[in-house]
Amino acid sequence: MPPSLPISRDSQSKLLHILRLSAQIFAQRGFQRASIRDISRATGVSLSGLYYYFESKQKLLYLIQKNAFTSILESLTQRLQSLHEPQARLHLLIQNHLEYFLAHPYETRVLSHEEDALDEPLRKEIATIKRNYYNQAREILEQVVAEVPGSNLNPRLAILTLFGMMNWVYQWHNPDLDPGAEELTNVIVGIFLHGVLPGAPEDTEFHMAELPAADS
Amino acid sequence: MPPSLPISRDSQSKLLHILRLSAQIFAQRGFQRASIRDISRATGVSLSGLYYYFESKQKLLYLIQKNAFTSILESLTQRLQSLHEPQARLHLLIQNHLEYFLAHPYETRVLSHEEDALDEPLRKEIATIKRNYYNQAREILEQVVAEVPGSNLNPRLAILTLFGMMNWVYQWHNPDLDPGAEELTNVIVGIFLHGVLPGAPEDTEFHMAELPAADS
Amino acid sequence: MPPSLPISRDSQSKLLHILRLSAQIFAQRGFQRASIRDISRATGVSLSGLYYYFESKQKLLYLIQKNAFTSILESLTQRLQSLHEPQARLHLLIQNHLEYFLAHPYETRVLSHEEDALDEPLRKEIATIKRNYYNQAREILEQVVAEVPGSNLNPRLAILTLFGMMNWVYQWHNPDLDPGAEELTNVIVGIFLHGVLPGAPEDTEFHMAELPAADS
Amino acid sequence: MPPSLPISRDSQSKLLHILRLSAQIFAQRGFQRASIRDISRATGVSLSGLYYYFESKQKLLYLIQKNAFTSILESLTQRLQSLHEPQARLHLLIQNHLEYFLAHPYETRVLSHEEDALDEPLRKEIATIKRNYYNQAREILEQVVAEVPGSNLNPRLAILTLFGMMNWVYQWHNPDLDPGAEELTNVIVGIFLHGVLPGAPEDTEFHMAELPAADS
DNA sequence: TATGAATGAGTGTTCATTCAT
DNA sequence: TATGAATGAACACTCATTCAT
Repeated sequence: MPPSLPISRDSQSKLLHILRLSAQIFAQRGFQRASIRDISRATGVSLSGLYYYFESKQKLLYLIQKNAFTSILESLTQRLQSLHEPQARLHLLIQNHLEYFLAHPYETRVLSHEEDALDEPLRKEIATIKRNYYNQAREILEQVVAEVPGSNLNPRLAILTLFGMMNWVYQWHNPDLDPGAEELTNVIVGIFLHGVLPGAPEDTEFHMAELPAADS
Repeated sequence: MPPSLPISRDSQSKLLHILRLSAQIFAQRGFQRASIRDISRATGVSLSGLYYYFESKQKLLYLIQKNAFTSILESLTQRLQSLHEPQARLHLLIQNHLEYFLAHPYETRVLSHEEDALDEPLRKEIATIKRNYYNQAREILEQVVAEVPGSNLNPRLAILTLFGMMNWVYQWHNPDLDPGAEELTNVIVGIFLHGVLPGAPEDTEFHMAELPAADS
Repeated sequence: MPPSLPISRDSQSKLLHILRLSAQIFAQRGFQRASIRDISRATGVSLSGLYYYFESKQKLLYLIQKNAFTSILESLTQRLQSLHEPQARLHLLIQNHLEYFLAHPYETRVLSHEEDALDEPLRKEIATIKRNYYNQAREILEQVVAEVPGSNLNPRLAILTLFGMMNWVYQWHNPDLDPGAEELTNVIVGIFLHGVLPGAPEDTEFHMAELPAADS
Repeated sequence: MPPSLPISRDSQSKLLHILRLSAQIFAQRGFQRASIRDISRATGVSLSGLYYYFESKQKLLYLIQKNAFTSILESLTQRLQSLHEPQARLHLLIQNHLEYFLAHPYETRVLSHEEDALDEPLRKEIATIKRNYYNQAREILEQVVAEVPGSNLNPRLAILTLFGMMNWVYQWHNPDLDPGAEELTNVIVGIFLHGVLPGAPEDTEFHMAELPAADS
């Protein structure tokens, strides 16, 4: 997390300040569209001065993404320590995720949207952290499902679907309109565990044959 | 002084060919990163020759997105005509969506990922079509929920969550590994309607107070 | 020699014009110091317009050097065809070299001075042509020496010394002051073959022991 | 307000260390290409720290060149004091030159290759030293020639040709392959005084009329 | 003596777009 | 319909140098 060169306390906190503003700019304009000049303007640091804090635009993006993921993972790990009940752990995973997302909307957008903007080898580094997170989530889910006798759930599809619900939030969440992390967590946990319909699922299943097919 | 959209049959089909290849390039490299030169290379049409078919890079993106949405909406509208049962209509919505997504992965990515790459006024035009689609989906959902007495579901959150599940698919779906549209539809419909757990939801609800809070 | 893209007669001759002016600028300011903007100014072609004719500054230097060498080598090969007497061939080699040097002082300076400014793999390509030329020169020299019975001359040292005499010319030759190619050739041929002293060499040799040594 | 040249013993020797490493870097990458950062890295001295030892990159180059020339000239002057025979003095000039060149290949390259990298007025200062050296060499040569009755040698051309032979050495000398200073001196003295051919020169002269002309 | 932090000027290069043909 | 030739604006990045400490 510290830049390759500087060590001082001031320098560190200035870097963090730059990362924060850069995340905002990348979120608003997109990584490719945003120019280092934009960041220079926003931070008040001269164009060349920025390069004292990061070696390249790519590396800047990398630092933002790594910082964000580390933040989420550390908080999750710490909070999970005291929880052992499977459903409680799943609830926490979702809540932790959404709390970060709603508290850091810019970093979130960069995380969710600019995954592919990184070139190798930085891309792989981030992918590794991500996979780590994904595996942890999947384990938690599998323990929830393990309690249900006779479930034939595909855990890969289930967890990716869950991530879809959560990660898409950055595309639509309006803080003036939509609920905060706590209530949003309850909604998503509710849908993920029990769906929007209560009661027996058996008689609501449809089969392709009954549906009209697309033309092409 | 070429027309904004060319008229001859040949010209039309060549435009479609260009749109297809452009979608692929935009999907693979991202809109900003991809250059018209990339498209020239891929299509074999000279750099300046391309401008006969579209007026600007923005307009090219617009054409791709509009074509894709139109395609999805037309197919949906047509297929819905013969279906009146609410849950069947919802199932069809999801299936129609996923069928297009898996059949046109490049266009899908451009649709989901390059929403904000358009500037006004083109952005607003696409947003209008999108809102149209969203409203239709929401109506279908509300009819499903209306059948359930005493549901306190927030339909905005529910439908956006559903779109999250579906739209995120382009980020992870691997045709060699993951099921096709039909089965995927069943999985998502299943989770959305009934969740990953069967049975009574009441006793599985958690409350924030029991969960550890994040540090910062 | 033609650029990768353009083919037309006009384009070709414009490229040659650019190469000529670029050689002058590289000669006067040095390759690294000279900027593409300098070349844009000198040629009247816009900064970006230049990149239609060459792909990079490196490639521009490469084109200049390759053109120059090709020119020298072609002229040499052609003129050597009708000459078979060894000394006459050596004389021609030197004259051909000097004629080009005095007629194209800018290209010459770029050739002699900017050898190492090229990066691989272009550097190697030029080196190959140069080695070709060097080998031809060495063969010619060896045939001259072969006629002398009992010569113990090191041909590598001899030919490199000869190239030293010739290639250094660009560092000092003043057209207002110094003789032209013909006379200069005679001088260099004279010194190289017979030295600045006439008569018997035997009694003028010195041995280290008689000379004072340097301090460090 | 550091002095233009530092005074302490330590400082002096550190400056010399910096000059040595800088010469190497300038030799290997070329003056313009080499950055002060390269020198900082090589010396371990911080970027700004270097500016205590020299005021600018130009001045650094100047110091290297001046040091080198002073070294050559001082050694030459001292060693010439005890020698009075003209040919012996010429031999010594060449040997002194080559000994320095082979012992200090980096400084040599900077001397021979980066002549024009200096801007005025530093350029003129070095040029003055150089002219000094050149004049001394020319005087020595003229005394050699004065002993030969009836010589019509152009001394300017002769001495510049000699410098060509010597100065070009840095372009090709390979310590693993080529002889050391002593033998190299003998070879160059031999060629310069007597040429590569022994015996009477009169009948080996060629005239332009007999040679084929170049095309353009 | 020495350095971390900063900067203005400049670099080579790319890009979407144009226009005469 | 199509293209070769051209351009202005912008971009990421590097550089020699400075200055407070």
